[in-house]
Amino acid sequence: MAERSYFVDIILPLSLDDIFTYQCTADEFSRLQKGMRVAVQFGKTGVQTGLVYAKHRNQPVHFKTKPILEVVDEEPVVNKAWWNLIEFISQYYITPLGLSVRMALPSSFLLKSERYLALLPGVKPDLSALDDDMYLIWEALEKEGVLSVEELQQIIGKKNKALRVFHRLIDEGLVQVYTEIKERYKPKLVKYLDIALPEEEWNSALDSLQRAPKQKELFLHFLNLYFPVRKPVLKSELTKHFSPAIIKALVEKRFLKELEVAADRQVFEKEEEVSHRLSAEQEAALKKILRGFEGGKTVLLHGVTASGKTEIYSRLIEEVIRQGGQVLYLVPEISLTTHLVARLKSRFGPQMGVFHSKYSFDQRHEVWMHALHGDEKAGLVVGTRSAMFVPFKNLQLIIVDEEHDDSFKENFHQPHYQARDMSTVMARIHQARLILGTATPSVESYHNALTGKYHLVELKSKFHANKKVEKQIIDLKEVYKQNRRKGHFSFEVLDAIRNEIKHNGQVLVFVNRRGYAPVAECRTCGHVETCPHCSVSLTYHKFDNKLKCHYCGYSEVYTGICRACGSTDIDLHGTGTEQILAELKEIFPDFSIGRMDADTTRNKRAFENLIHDFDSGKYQILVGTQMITKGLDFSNVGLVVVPSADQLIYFPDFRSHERAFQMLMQVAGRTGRRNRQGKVMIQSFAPGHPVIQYFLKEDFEGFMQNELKERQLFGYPPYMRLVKFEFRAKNPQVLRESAFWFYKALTYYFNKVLGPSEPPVFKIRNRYRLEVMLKFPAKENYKKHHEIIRKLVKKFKTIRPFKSVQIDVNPDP
DNA sequence: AGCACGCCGACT
DNA sequence: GTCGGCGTGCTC
Repeated sequence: MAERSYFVDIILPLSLDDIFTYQCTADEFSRLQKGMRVAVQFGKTGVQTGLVYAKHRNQPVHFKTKPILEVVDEEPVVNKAWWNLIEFISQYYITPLGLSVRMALPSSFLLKSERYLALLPGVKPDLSALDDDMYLIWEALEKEGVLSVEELQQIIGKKNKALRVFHRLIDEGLVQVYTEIKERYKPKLVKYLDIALPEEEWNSALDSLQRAPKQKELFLHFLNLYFPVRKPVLKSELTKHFSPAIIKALVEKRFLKELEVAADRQVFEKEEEVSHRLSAEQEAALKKILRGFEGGKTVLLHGVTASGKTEIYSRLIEEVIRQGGQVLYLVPEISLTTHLVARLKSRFGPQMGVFHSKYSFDQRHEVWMHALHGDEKAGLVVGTRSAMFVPFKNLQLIIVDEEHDDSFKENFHQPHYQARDMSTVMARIHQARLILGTATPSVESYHNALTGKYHLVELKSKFHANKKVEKQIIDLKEVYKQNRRKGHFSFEVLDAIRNEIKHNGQVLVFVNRRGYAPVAECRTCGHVETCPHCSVSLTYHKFDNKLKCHYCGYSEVYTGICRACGSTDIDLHGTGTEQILAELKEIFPDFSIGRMDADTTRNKRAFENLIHDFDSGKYQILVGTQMITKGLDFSNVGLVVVPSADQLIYFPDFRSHERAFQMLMQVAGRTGRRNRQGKVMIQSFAPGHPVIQYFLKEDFEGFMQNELKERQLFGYPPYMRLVKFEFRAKNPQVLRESAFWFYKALTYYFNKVLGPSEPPVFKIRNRYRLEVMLKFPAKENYKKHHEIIRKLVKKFKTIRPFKSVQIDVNPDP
């Protein structure tokens, strides 16, 4: 009997370890290929989108199979290289394959299923026997005929109750249910007009229009556009001059016919040939890069800000595209893209696609399909970390720009992949070349360069030969002692700001936090207002006079009265962008000052507007968080101010020094671009701190040597590998037991296990958290270790009392 | 991950 | 008594 059946193994984009087997018909079986989507029923209800993993004829013995509902695709939506990458990521990051698929596959590929209720013909209930809710639904059904479950939920209100009503209606045989499966992706359709007559009839058609001069005019106009190319004419071209009624008349006479064609949403025009001459140093760097490639090595391009890295990348991209290959260009989250994308667009517009979380699903879908087909339009794909999942047909080059940036690491969901690290895997899979570029290499990458694993190429001078940036450290201890300050700013800094603006320059002020004040403390009793769901203090936001939690989004109106003792003497301390902005506005009432942080850049439009406004000089001062430090290319900034470098440096994380150093370097890179000398002013209570001193001396190598020594001493990457385990549960007792169980289990196999310990924020959204950290030498085979971890995690999940505990595995945190 | 099932407290 | 909260188990 097994010989008569056909089976497909599919991956569901869910947090499940298993692969699920469905049956299908012989016809479906012959059409199915790995990587196609199928619609299946999963569980009691609910349609899921599955990806075909394998097909075979082996009847499963332990369960009965369900038939697939539908084969969605005619061809696979992913390719072999994609599977290789996904499988690697699942193993390395110890994550179920289904979750990796879910992360990698744009949601536009997931089918939308909706359940509908419909009247059964001839069925009339005893209306008096219906309760209020059922009567309401029945009434709506009689009016509309059909009702989606979503609409039903809206009528009833409560979701839980709605589902009950829904089931009762079915059980009592009053209604029928059907499910509709829809694609989420909607192609953008553009209307065209085509000729509907053979050429020899054109003249007689024209003659027949003698009495309809407008129609005749239109027909002639159409033929003028059509004739030279013999291709359908954009309808919008004709509606410019003619009313839709006239077009309709000719369509009805069957002279013309209307057609709809799917069109791309992203259409970039090439603006100009902007291939610049390379400087001698750039030319030399390019040669060195190519030499590295020939040796089969990953290239680490260490080039100071404004040394012209983009120009070098462009040369490499050009070459690959000319050979018909594809390029993946990864950039950090948000900011870089605006200026960089504009530059690349003007050069590679028609061959370029942008894959970025702020672009619509439909746009990303189109870039995906172009890359899969190897279309010319996806010769270059620029995007954030998720762009690495685009299924390239012929990838030859990967560029990871600003490789040190932490936004390449997915910290929120499993798999917690690091796109920079995975790009090396991707390069191996595709046999592609890989270049990591940055002004401030990460400790890991620099270490790889020192040990010869990467091929290091350095660019030491700025492309525009301008003077060095002047760096000044202001000792806040002295400033406070002598009271030479106003608010958070020393007199020196305020003078410098005034001076910069007097000379028509612009100023950036870098603040580490958004909001007004992260702590609202009562001066009378010391009570600090905290979030009811998380273990953090609430941040005061002046704009809407609210106290907000930056972890769960909770907010409450700020009353100015202490909840504990009723005192009105509340101290708002700590510093956020809002407060710095308010201070500056008070000190410089005549200057225009903008703010850029997560609050003011909720959407892509707001972000781009802010950048545009600052670019065009609408603001003289811009106060912002991390965002403003990352690769933005403002040409008129003569001064950058960091009111407090201390929170950057003293952060409980083994990477805090590296990050602080990088951030200071990046901040310094934001100034002194054109022909003026730029200036950076940094205020700190610890001006002698090594991070600040290395920064002052611009001693990158010195900093790295020092940092590597510390990393080795304290057992951190790149010498040790870390795996962080986070446990979350509502019940702190169960949480403690489960984390301790896991800790014990780990110590059975490993000798460096730390914890369980409370993270700085130990409660988020009413869930308590504990961490366990595992360390093992980097030179040991991680594969074996990760396999052990995978088994332990699996075991952990089978332990009954730990059912309510979530475990999150994060390698290389 | 959803979603149904089933067991408990707080209300008409 | 019922409603609705949430813990538990299952999905080819």
